[in-house]
Amino acid sequence: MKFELQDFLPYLLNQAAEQASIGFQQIYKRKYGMLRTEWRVLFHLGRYGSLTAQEICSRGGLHKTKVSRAVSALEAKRFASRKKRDEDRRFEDLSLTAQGKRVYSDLQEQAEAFNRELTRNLTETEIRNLIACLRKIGKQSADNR
Amino acid sequence: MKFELQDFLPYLLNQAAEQASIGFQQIYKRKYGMLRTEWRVLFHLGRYGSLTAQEICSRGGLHKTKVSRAVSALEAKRFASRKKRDEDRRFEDLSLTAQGKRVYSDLQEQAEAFNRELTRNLTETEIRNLIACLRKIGKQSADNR
DNA sequence: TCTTGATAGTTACATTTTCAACTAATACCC
DNA sequence: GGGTATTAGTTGAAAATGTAACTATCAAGA
Repeated sequence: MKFELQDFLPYLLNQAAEQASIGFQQIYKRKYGMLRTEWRVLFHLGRYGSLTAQEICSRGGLHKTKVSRAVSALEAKRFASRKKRDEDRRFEDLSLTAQGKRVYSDLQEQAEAFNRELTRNLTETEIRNLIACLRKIGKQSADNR
Repeated sequence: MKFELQDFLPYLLNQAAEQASIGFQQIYKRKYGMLRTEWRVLFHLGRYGSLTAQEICSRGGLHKTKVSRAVSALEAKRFASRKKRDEDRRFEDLSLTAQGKRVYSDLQEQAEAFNRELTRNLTETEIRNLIACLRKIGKQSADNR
């Protein structure tokens, strides 16, 4: 059997991810001038409440420099704030400001709508299987991020 | 139902794609010093023979500046060569050199192995469904790339 | 207490990517 | 033919990312 680029998973995944990301990027970029990493961090904070940068890194599979810069950017936009922990001043607890929460709430709705749109042509079963597969593949091998 | 980042497709796709790309990147980067876009272009040429930059753009969903630079890099490595078309000198037909073909053949085998590894935990049915879904999602809306 | 080593996060610098403007070649149409 | 619009591909500057070295804080043991 001849090798088909169209069956090569890293390629397909990349295409699909690109397509999906670009679509949603329009929304948070145009509306709030945010970058992808900023959006990701905002979503983590919106969904899970207060987190440290480190926790966002491991949960989101993001490198710490990316998170560091995203947090600074979110802080500059007054969407997030940080507070050093008293017990261990290396940690910073990050959380959304009132404004940040409003942005999260808005984007979260848009995300759901976008997600529905993206899966419009797929059946329930297909979607469940897709998600399960993506989770398996996306599991990070324990590395430094 | 509460919104779950873990069910949000752009997020999942990105995680999975990242994971898959990073893994395969090790191979072509370490062995041939190639970047992701270079590898993609090389694979298109290896798989489909002679193509113009424009064709690679539309087939691969890549921006023309990326392709332009990747082609230059592949040319510098003597993996690819170009030839302006006589009928219309705006077009350049790109193809692999003998060395480029050897590299393709090597990487293509590695890609197949990597692909198998990536789907190790998935059944045949799951894989088929996954691929079908990714293709649907990845279809580019007709834009400039 | 002092040294060594870890960990959270930042910063500087190099590499890549993106965006927009550009050249060159052709097509269209008066 | 001559002007205008398109298309293929390139280039330069700005933005984003990755890598590695850095600071600051704490832990643990001599």
